[in-house]
Amino acid sequence: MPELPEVETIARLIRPRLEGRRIEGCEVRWTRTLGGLSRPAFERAVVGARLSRVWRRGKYLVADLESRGRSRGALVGHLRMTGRVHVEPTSWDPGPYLKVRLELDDDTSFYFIDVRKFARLRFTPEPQLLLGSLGPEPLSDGFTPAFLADSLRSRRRMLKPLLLDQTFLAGVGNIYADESLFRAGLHPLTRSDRVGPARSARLCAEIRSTLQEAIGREGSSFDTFYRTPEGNPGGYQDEFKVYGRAGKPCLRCGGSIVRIVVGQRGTHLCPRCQHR
DNA sequence: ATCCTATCCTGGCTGC
DNA sequence: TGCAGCCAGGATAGGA
Repeated sequence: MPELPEVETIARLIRPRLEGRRIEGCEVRWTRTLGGLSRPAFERAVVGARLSRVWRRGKYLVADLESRGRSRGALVGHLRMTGRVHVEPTSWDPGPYLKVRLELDDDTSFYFIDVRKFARLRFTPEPQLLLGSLGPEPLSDGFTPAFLADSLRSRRRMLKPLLLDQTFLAGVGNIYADESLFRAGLHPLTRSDRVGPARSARLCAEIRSTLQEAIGREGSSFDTFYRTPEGNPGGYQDEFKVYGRAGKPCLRCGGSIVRIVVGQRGTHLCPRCQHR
């Protein structure tokens, strides 16, 4: 499931292939991927535009569009669970799950692929409309121990659902929430307002280092879905301490990792290392 | 304010 | 071996 490290990896790899390119045409095979816009409206909005900058915000992949040096809005993609992105020659066969293809001016195409049809590739005249409600970037300078301590204290929610709430913190999903909580020694059911400054600081540091290390390994390919735009799996799944390890021994204490359900999400933890 | 449930989808797994 | 049925999972909306 593409979370911040996977989307960051994708952005870094496709950036040099997309920035500066002009969109010459588009092919839409599944309209709902466009998130409400009709095919003709989408085509009118993007064809002829230049991709000026490719970046990431939370789990969103963003490409700013320009026409004659003037901003023309942006493409905002979200891969949800099974979305994939490729930039390949226009002759490339994307397989049966292609949803949208953007033809570029150098005989390559941007391929937006998705098995489960949940992923979205939207055009918006103003990306802030879609990104404005997102919480802070965990890897930004503003995400400090003091900031996280204040944020946790101002809420009264369980840590796990709170970390998954994109308006609280942008980019953390199920895998990195579980891994960060384990590394911080915090139980997923702990109420946020009961986490003091010292444990907040630890959580802040562990979220950041977990995400950084995962980016260093080009993300995690736990299931068969996530691949980089080069088609390679990530490597961080080899570093998982709890995610997907139910029934296996805790690498720290030797106790058994358990899986519980919190807010409808599978949640993995070591009950001995993560106290309430 | 927070929680819970349903919705969207389909490959892959489980169990018979 | 075949097949029906269940499940995961991010975001969002609506109800409690």
